[in-house]
Amino acid sequence: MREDKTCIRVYADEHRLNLCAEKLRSAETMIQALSQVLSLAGSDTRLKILYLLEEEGELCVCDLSDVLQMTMPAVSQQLRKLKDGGIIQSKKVGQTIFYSLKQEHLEIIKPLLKHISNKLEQA
Amino acid sequence: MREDKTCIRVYADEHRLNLCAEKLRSAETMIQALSQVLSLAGSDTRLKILYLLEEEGELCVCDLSDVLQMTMPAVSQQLRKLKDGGIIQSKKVGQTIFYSLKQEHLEIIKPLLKHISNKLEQA
DNA sequence: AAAGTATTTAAGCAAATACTTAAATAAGTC
DNA sequence: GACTTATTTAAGTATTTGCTTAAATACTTT
Repeated sequence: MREDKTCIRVYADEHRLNLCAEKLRSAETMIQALSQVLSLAGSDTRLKILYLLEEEGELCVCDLSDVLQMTMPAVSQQLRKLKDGGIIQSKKVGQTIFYSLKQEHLEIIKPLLKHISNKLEQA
Repeated sequence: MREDKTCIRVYADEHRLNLCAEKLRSAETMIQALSQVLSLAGSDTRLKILYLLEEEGELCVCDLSDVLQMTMPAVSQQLRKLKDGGIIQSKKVGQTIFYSLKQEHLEIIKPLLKHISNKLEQA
């Protein structure tokens, strides 16, 4: 049961709020996992990277640095976050490292990128 | 055309990179708008709020503060961001303000919340 | 109009973020 | 083995974020 009630208004439905707290508890792990993915996609730079990877299949740090007009360390650091978050994967070929979208969170990411291309077609 | 090339490797495909830059330019506005929505959804607290609003239809600050076990100012500030971002809307009834999901970005938000409930059913 | 309730606003602060520049790895070439 | 290329790591910094507490606003009830 909930404690420390801050809501003391007359029409507060105690029972309903308890159910809400219950729902929240069981969804908490899922919500945390999802919010982590969304916060990674929720950056201008990183969403651009994901968009480009979707369009091109795979790109190296050097390519991305060039297209995004950003320094390589700046790009590399964003790629690292995306990789740590399981959203992209890397493949080393000689001294070049190619990044691509990873299956793991594609179910979330794909529709978001689809949304961009859809809007583009409409325009 | 692109300037300030940082990528000087032999196998860089100049033409392909130019096309990438072009694609990016035309998608830029869309990407910015989407990343802003995702960054709002990409917070544990705010995603919980959105989840609760989806489940319950509408809730007041007091309810949310209670369920989330957070102070009212903390909740209020997050609600403000979501409202500024066009993700939720408010309705004033007496001295109580009810928040609910707004149509504007539902196309993006709904599938994300659906993803949570889907995963819940699986478990 | 005085008191209480629901919410917001404001100011402050610790932590997180997204770059920067410089140095370190690691692989391929001469 | 020295040199270049592709990338990462590290350290520093300005900005943003998400809370805190205290005060202000707005509506209701008495």
